[in-house]
Amino acid sequence: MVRPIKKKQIPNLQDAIKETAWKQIAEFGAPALSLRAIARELKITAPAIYNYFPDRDALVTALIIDAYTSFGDWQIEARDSASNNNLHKKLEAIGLAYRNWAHTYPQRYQLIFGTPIPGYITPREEVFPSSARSISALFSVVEEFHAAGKLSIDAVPAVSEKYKTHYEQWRTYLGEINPLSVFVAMIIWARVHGIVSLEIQGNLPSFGKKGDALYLFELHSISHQFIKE
Amino acid sequence: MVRPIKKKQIPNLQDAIKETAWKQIAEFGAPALSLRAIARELKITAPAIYNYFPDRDALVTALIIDAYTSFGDWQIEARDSASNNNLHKKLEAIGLAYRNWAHTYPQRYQLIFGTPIPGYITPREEVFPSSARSISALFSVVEEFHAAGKLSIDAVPAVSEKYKTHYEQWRTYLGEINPLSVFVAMIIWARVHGIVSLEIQGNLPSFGKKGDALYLFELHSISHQFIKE
DNA sequence: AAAAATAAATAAACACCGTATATTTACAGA
DNA sequence: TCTGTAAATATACGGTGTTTATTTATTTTT
Repeated sequence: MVRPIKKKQIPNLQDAIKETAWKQIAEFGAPALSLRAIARELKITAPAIYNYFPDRDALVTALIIDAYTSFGDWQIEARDSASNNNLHKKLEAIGLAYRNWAHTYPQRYQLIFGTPIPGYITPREEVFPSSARSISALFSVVEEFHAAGKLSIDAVPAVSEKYKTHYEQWRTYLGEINPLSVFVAMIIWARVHGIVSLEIQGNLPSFGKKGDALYLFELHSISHQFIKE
Repeated sequence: MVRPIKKKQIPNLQDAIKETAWKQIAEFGAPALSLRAIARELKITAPAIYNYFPDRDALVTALIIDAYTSFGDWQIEARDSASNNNLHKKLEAIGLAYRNWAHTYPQRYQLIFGTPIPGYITPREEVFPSSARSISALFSVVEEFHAAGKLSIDAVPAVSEKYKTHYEQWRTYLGEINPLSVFVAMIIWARVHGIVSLEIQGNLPSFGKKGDALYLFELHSISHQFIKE
């Protein structure tokens, strides 16, 4: 069984393809992603890419996973940079990091939460680990609030079967989480996502001096509504 | 100046093109929109479409305006179907109509709030009238609450210059609106949009028996936070 | 060292796409 | 009937993702 290891004209061509893809996405937007354009820039032929990604969608999936990983890094770093004693600070840091990441990498945000690639359908299972990791920071902080008995709500609407599947998936990646925490975390996520996605899309004008007054108002609303004290 | 009126093989070809486009969007998704496929189905040649739409983007814009109009119809009908004496019912009806419309026409929702067409950039000014009309129902009800002295919040963060432009645009289409009402309406919009967009995208599992428990919770949160009594 | 094996790149082609240009067709008004 | 013009077609160009066959290069085996 002969199996040579490596001999590439460009070392780490797989990474080079992804880097070039990101460069073009940043410059021309995600929908303009083109295998031929990537090949042109790397001075290879388009079919050569197929040695590293079975098709265009596989490349997009790899990019999405990278984007989730970058997003998760920001989230986790935000959580861990705030003092362990101050859960409110952690929650706020996570909320701000969410918006900051989106405004720093709008194309990556669109790649994850928009549907900018024609015909592409996200393979949920493949993306799930990086996706789950990215929201684990929020989940863990809410769970800490819950463990400390500081969540203000105590009733969760009856969950549907469809939801239970998601919940079980999350548990395998995020560990034990109380359904109540999940419910609260999902609401927080949805609120934060609502503003940011409207902003990124251009439907919502920047608000307030620093353009984030509405967002800060919502972060405060979240704390006030869901957390005691 | 000779200017004949009409002689088309297909009467109302312009409308037929749009109808076929919607049919294909519903079946294969918005990103799969193809002028040639539309022409094929209508048994005309692709360039014939250019007699009715200068390019593909113009067709997409027309579709988006139609989607906004349909969306606005639902919103306005929801507002007007509730008793004039009951503002809370009106607000709830608008909120439910928002989600119902999105779940009835997920492709139209994505066409408006996603970026599913490669390379397409929404011409805001052109779309604005239908867009403004679609949120006018929410704005008017919030303004009625405000006029009745029933808004719970009374401070609006200082608005940025960028926002003022939007605000002036809105005023020309929606009439006199108090900045406070605008602020509250935008928060409501963002919250509702946050959940629905995550649902439509598949990021959020259906929640509760009828799959809308989380949504109903948020509608209740909105009333509770922003409206007196 | 020569030969065999195999991975990686290329070359060429296919079926799409949006769109521009030139041409034909069909009909309204003079 | 002739003419002007709008609408449709025919054709072509450059772009796309992808498949197939072929060449190139390197590694392992003989």
